[in-house]
Amino acid sequence: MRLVWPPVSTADPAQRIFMRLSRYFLPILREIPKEAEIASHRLMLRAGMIRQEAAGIYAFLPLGLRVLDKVCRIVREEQNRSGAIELLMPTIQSAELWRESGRYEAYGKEMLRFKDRHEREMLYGPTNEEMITEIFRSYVRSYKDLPLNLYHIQWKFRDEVRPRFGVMRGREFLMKDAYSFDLDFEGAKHSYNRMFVAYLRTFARMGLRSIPMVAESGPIGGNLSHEFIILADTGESEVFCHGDYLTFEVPGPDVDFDNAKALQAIVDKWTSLYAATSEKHDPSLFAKLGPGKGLSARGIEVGHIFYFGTKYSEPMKAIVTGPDGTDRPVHSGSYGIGPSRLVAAIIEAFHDDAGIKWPQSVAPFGAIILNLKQGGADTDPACERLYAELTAKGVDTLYHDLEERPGSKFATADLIGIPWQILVGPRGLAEGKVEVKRRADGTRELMSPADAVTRISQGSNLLYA
RNA sequence: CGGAGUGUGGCUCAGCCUGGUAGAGCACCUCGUUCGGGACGAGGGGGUCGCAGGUUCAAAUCCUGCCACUCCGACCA
Repeated sequence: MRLVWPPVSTADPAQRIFMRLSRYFLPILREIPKEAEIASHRLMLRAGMIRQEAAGIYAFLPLGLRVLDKVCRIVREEQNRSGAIELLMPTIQSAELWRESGRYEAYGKEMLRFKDRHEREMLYGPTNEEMITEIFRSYVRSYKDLPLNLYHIQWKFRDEVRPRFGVMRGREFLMKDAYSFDLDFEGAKHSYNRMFVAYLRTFARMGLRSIPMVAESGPIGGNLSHEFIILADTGESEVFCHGDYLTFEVPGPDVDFDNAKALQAIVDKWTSLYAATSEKHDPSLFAKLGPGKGLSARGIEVGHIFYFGTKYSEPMKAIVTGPDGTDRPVHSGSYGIGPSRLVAAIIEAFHDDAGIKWPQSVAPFGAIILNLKQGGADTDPACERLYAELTAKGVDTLYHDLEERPGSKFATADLIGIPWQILVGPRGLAEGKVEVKRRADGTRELMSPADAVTRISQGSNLLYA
């Protein structure tokens, strides 16, 4: 069961037809569903991205899936770049495994437990430390196979007492979880730093400014841990940090993840200033930051990294032989990012009253063509041509070809938040022009269709930055 | 898990208190007029009122039980 699909390139002619709105499945809601309290939940429902199937359990509809795929793609690329290796573990696990670590009893009612037909105790995985440790210990015996960082992107289930805020706080959620294995603390620290830097890059590529904050290690245990918080005015919790974090440079794509010293320098810099969630907040320290330097804002947790040492390797006997010939349990950490939650977090960071304003890199489509006079002798061919040319340039393009009034098309385009809108109407075409509107700032510009293609194809290719 | 609510057409809701055989707006279908910021007119389709009992001549409405969902609090990626 492959649950996350790579994004489909619309450059593939076989896919083109599905990007006409008349053949697509985009169930827009004009009225606001009453249960949705926060902006992202409201907008995801209205934009036809998700459908609630049970409390805290959602189906991703086509538009939502496209965004989720793009988020996962960035996560993957940055995990891979940092040296982590992807695999895929199952959603269902056996209780036996969890008894080994002692967490079967400890985890509580958040874990969904059930029995199969043979009365074997099973569970729907809330996380995978036990399983990855089991896999590791089955194959790895020598320090020569280290370091190792294995990750997967898989659905998890935590039976929250009170799910809310749509996919932001669902019971079923998609999670990237990585698990590192090293011979000693020094190695583990390097692995931790790899993830730390990969996370900075991952969120930055989604247009988000993330700030690492010292975190409680929580039920998973350990003593080296950071939460990655992104700032959004409508964020769930209050956070406090030094304002200079907003000016820190995010490591570029050329960062050398094998250079432990260089990585440590980056991590040191990004942990040098005050940054705390409200639980860890110390007002007296915060007050000492100096005039104008203390930043109090709203934030959303989008990632969490832990070092937990030998917490699982010891009870579960994940042992390797060191260079000196002695056996020892490996040092591990785990590193989570919630892609489904990120989709909502990105919306919290980028929206206005009219709808979503997707950052280029995760937008479900790069551009939308609005035919303001469907069936028009001049507008129809102009739209078809734009559509073909943009698609040929690799821009994911949605063609709004329904028989709707212009006002309705504008509203839909604004709602679903496609970064570039191309307005094709008789008025502009009379002068050989179309209007290009940027959703992010609302700016519009009249230009020839050829210039529009150039402008958009150049401005849309930020995914691989 | 404590507290508070809500279930009526695809969506938002009225009707329930004071029982009498189900409504509005939006959406949908047809026709016409419209057409650069969610048009207008006419006609039409669609609901065993969450489920199960009970009271009654009669239940969306009153009573009991169950289920689902939402909000506040404690808890979490």
